[in-house]
Amino acid sequence: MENRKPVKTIDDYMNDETRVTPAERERINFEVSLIGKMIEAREERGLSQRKLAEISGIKQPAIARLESLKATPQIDTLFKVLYPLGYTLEIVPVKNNHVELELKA
Amino acid sequence: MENRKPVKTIDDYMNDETRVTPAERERINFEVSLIGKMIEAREERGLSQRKLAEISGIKQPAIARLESLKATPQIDTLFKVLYPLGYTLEIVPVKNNHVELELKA
DNA sequence: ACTTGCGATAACATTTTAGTTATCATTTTT
DNA sequence: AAAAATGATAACTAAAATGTTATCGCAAGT
Repeated sequence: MENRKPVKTIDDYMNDETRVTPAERERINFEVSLIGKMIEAREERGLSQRKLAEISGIKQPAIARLESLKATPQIDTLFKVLYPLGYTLEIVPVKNNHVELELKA
Repeated sequence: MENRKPVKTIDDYMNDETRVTPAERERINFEVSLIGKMIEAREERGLSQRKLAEISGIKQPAIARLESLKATPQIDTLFKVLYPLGYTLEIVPVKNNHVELELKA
C-alpha cells in the first residue's frame, strides 16, 4: 500500500482510504476462494480454458482474466462458466456472526 | 419474442437466435431465484433499500436495479449486499445431471 | 390534508467487464 | 527435436454495471 499517511487518531484510521476494512478483507477472501473452486472444478474435469470457452460461450481470454483475478465476473458470466462444470451458486448464511454486530452499529 | 422466423428444420431451430436454450433457461431461473432470496434476506431484516445502501456501500438506485432485474450484478456487488444481511455465496453441485450429457456432446 | 419513507426510474458520467484478435513463453505430446 | 496445446496477456472495441443526483407516484402514519 503506497501513500499511507501516519495514523494518530481513530479518525485518521477511519478516514485512511488506503486501509482495508474487515468487510473488504472478507470480500477479497470470498472472491479468491470462489475463483479457486472454479479453477478446481475445471481441472477436475480435465478441461482446458479453451475447451471450457467453447462449452460455456465465454471466451478464453475472459476465463483467463477471471482465473487470474484480473476481473470480477458478473453472476451470469460466473454461472455460464460453472454450470457446464456441474456447479452453481447458492446463497447461504455466513458462518461467523460478527455481521450482527455491524448491523446494530 | 419478436422476429421469430418459421422453423422447419433442426438447423433452423439451432440457428434461431431468438430461441431460448435450456442452458439459458437455467441461467434465467438461477438469477431470478438468487435475486428473490436477496430480497427476502433484506426484508427479513426489515431493511429498506436506502438503509441497506448505507450499510453495504451500494447505492439505492443500484440496489433497485438489481432487485427489479434491470441489471446483472458483479459478484463483488452481490457479496457487498448479501454480507451485511448475514449471507454469502457458495459454489454447490447442480442437482439435476443433464449437465453430464452436455459435456459428453 | 400533510408529511414521511418507500421502491422505481430518468439521465448522464464513470468504471469495469467481456468480446475480439493476435501473440507470447512454456509445457506436453508425438 | 518438432509440433501442438496450454495459460497469460496486449490492445482495442463494445457492452454493461455502478455512481450520482434528482424526482416520481404511492402507501403509511400523523
